[in-house]
Amino acid sequence: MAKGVLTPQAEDFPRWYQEVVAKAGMADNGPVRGTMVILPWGYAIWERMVAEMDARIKDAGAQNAYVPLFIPESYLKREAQHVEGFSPELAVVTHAGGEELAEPVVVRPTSETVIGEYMAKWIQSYRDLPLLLNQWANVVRWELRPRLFLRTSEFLWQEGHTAHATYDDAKQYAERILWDCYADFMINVLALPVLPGRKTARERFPGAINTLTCEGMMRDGKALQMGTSHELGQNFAKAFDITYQSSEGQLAHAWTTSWGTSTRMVGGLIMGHGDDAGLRLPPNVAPTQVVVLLVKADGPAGDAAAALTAELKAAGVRASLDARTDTGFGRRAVDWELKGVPVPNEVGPRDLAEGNVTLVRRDRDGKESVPVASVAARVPGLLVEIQADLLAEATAARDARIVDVSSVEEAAAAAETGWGRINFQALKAVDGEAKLREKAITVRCLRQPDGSLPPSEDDPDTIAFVAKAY
RNA sequence: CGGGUUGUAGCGCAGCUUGGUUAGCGCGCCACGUUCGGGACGUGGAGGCCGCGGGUUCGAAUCCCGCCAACCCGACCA
Repeated sequence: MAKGVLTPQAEDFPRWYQEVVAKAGMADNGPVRGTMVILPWGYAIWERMVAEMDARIKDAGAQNAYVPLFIPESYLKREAQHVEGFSPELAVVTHAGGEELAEPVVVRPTSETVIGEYMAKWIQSYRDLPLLLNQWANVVRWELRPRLFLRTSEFLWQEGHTAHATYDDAKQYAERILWDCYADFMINVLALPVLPGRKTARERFPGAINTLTCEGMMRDGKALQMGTSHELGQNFAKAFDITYQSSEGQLAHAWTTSWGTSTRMVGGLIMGHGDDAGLRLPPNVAPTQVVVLLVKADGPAGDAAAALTAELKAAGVRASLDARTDTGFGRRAVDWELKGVPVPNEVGPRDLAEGNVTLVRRDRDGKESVPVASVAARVPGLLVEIQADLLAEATAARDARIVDVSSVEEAAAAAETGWGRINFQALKAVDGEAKLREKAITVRCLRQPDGSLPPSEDDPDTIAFVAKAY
């Protein structure tokens, strides 16, 4: 491990984070406050996320589509809670084509309203339902305190929008997205042990009747909302007149949902797994799983490294070759370490003389010398091990920071270092949600003791997880 | 909007209290050489309207006035 590359301390965790982002070559601040420039490595990670998430979304039956970046201001105003929730953070375009616009347009903060307008056109009959759409796009929310990846004024995301004939169908679909797309992706691809749960009424998406969330714990104990799935009830259907004729001939409003995950997940990945030497990427999301590091080009080493890279690729491993021997080996090793590639594979003349190469694990100390001929057979299993170990490590870290509490005071204390777990009715009885909020502590999600989703906020057994959040 | 802090090279900083030739340092960058299985070393270079505007002065990075911007802590939030 390189020494003194980064010197993180618990109290300046955000600084450590910024430094990792910069040194790993992931992103820069944009020219406008709160925007960001995503560099190739950061974007490669995002692309991996997109590929994995998109596959899950399609498995859930949704199709990709695209609607406009600009939304007439009047659309936003049709749903009272929605406009109230988003007004403070809208970027509004008042001039275009050299003239003042008759009606200002807003740069979308999210697309429920435009999509609602079009769903109303596209849906006539119950046979048109469910309508399951998704779009990959960028959106703008003029947040007060931006932070690279975690909360930027402009961010990339996917937003799903669906319309259903019944309450039950919409509810089930929102839950399906939460579990089968979001939780599955975050746990099995990102190796982040998020807690899926239900938001309290005060934490809901503006215009939703229920918001489901995946909450991740960062290594400083703070929470990060990594994805949400909303039941919108008939609120948007009524505001945009999304109606259909049932098989009995009755006209009825549809039930809609919306759900999204963003580049924030890249931030969550960094803060969930990063260590003192930079990123640690779980193999399933690593753009490069194995980097074949040519130590020096002496003798047959160069050819061996190239051949090994090809062999790994043929074995289905995302492998790349680093043969830049004009740059010092140490420098390159540290560079890949910062980028978090799970398995650096060192190929040099010394090992090669004995027929070996060295496999390194980024997630923990330890190198193993492996015969060249068996590398391609060894690596896939190693990647599976690393994926599992990172999840296990993050899960243990998460659980170690969750404390059972029974009062507002204890909950506040728990939120200093991690999350508090408290019976929600007990918290409600003393107006605890409002009291905690004064200390910047929020109820991150509600869950049943068995980990399932609470049918409402009122079940006596419902557990609230409280924490500070990014 | 409230509270705190900072603007000097690509990045990170010193210098300012007590004005004074050519504004320094580390990292990074370029050249050459020695190195190079874990950010190596030496020598030599390139790179600055010292945030902006005004003032005081023989002379301002430094003192005075005004402005702007960014960051941190809160309210907001994927």
